[in-house]
Amino acid sequence: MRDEPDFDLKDFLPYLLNLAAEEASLGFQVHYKTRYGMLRTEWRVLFHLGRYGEMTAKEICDRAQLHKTVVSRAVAKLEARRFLRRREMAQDRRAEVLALTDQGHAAYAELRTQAQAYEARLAAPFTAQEAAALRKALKLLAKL
Amino acid sequence: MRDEPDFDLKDFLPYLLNLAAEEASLGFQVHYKTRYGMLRTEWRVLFHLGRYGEMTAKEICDRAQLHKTVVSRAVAKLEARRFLRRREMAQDRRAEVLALTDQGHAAYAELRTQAQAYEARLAAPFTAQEAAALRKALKLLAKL
DNA sequence: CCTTGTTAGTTACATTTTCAACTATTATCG
DNA sequence: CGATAATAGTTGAAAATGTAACTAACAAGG
Repeated sequence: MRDEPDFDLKDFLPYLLNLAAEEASLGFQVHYKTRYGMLRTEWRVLFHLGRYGEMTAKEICDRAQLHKTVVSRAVAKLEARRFLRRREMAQDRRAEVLALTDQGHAAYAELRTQAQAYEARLAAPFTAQEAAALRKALKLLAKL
Repeated sequence: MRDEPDFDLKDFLPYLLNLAAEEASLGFQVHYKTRYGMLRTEWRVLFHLGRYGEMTAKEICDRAQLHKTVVSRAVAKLEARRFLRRREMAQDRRAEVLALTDQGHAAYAELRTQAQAYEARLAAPFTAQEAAALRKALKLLAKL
């Protein structure tokens, strides 16, 4: 049985995307993990609240493409570490508005700064046009 | 405390890469998961052996950027399903050469065909130049 | 109102992944 | 040679993730 030669794993997009994503995640992980003991899902929640302001867990789920159980646990952990507070909504007592505490804002500010620096490092090998094209392609693939 | 406005999560490369990678993985997962009950790590091992021929677990670790425990478990599962055989190396009795069985080759051939079809679907929205640029950028980011 | 259906969020359980420790074998160097 | 280090691979426990079932509150139609 002869295997077709014209298929290289190294050009297979899902594979390449995974490798690139893992490598990129790893480099940034250092900051939120070693400094704050956070998980990827936790900083995503933190970033959403820090960048886009108060919102409910449901809104985070929709915007961040995270499952509600993930968000539920991330919120619980961030709350335990005093990075956010919950406020019950008067109109709908099922939902809670989540808001960063001062400590949460401080952590966000620090991580955002490092994120920007890391982003710059990642984008350094590309021209502005190349980086823009890359982001556009990734957004398309991510169905954003 | 005013948050800097010039940072958008939606343009942060690690975030975009993760979303795109998850989306791309999900679409292909259907094939190896529903048809063969495989995990992502298992088809990676299968693909490496199918595409590049016999090799040891160590070589797969290095080439596929997978941890040895992951490979060890994937190999055990693929062996249990008769997709591969182990052969002890005479020169070094610690290592084992892994080779696909006929069944393994058949599974590889089918999955490879579907991978090619899926790849074509993913690349469809791009011109040949765009797709090439994307792959090149991803390889750079993945440090390949 | 009151049954039925939907939604926000949590909890429990199974599956995966990760990390550290372990065995067996080979390599190195005094 | 013989002790020590390094390497291939496995195993067990802990952490994380995904799936499904659950609670509590709201919505809507009879």
